[in-house]
Amino acid sequence: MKGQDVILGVLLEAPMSGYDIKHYFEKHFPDMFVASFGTIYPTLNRMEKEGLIEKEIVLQEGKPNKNIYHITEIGKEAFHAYIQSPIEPKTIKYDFMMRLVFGRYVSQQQLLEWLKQELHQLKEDLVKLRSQDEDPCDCYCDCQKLALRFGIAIQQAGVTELENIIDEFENFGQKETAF
Amino acid sequence: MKGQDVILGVLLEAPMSGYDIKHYFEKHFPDMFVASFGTIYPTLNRMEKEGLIEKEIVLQEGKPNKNIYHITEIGKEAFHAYIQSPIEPKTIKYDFMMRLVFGRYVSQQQLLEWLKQELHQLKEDLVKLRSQDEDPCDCYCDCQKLALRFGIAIQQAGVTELENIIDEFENFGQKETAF
DNA sequence: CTAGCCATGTAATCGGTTACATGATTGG
DNA sequence: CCAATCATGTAACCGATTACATGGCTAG
Repeated sequence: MKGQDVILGVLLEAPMSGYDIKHYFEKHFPDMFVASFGTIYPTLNRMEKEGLIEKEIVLQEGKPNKNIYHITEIGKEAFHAYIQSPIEPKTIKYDFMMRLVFGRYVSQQQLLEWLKQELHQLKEDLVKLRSQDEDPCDCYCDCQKLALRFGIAIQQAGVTELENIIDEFENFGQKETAF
Repeated sequence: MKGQDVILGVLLEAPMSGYDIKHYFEKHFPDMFVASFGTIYPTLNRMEKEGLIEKEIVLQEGKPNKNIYHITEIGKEAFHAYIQSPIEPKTIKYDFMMRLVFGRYVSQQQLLEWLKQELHQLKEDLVKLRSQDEDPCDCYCDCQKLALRFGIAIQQAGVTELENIIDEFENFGQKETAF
């Protein structure tokens, strides 16, 4: 699964600009895929050259012009190839968890700070997912609801466990650690 | 958090070869960081040139020689710089969840297969984490136990939710989908 | 006998990030 | 007035992956 595949997937739903695509990503699958403009624009340009998508320039008043991209037949075939390919194993880079593993090299204060910081982040993400889940505007298909539900379950578990950990931390052990 | 940081972290614990490092990664933090030999060996060579680590060649009988790497003072400083830097946001690439989102473009059979496949994978990972948790051989520090506990909680939530989803899937809805 | 483990490495490539550049409009 | 939003792009770089090459030992 690379940028191209996800872009094709969202363009299959509706024609969009690079700017729109990024916001779509952030709103609909923040916990599955991340892409910056630096990825999206060059990818779109390459895809256009390869004939996977077509550009339509939309002039706007008071705003910069938009490049709205439409998926082509070739693009649909490429998406199809992706969706039929074997699922790639998930890859995670979870710095917070790594810090926990190396936690003995920092102070208890630092560790507690990290825990609270991560809890805050997880809660924030959870709120986003939940609000998305309840939003009737976006008419998600059943599958998207499934994805959302799965994501929420995982996120919720993380929040709960972190809360427990922080609780124990504040009530018990203040053992020494050193670098 | 890049390969180098994690390598330094494990070398701080014990001198190791590239081969060992990979296995250490897989055993101790499968759900936090992934690295292939193609990443590890070039990284180790670069790190040696930069003086972060030192190579000790260990001759073995009946097996190829090992390059055991030791962390240097410069390496320790580099690790320290990492551990003091702000925590990087986690990045995930979760193809399975993406497939769920695009689930409407495949058959119900395909979707169900994907769900079962992922459940199988999650369960397998969970067993690994649990066995690691119970293993008294590895004397983990409290922090590592925390990381493990956190990982297990998340993994467990995923398994439970997937089981529910599959259950509903098999008992209800067989609506039509098309590409 | 053959598959798998042990063990290391390199060259080519890829996918993505960072930092920069541009520039108008709107809201506080 | 400043920050944010809208909107696109490029050049340099980086970290990592893939595919290949080597080769002996061990267990089924």
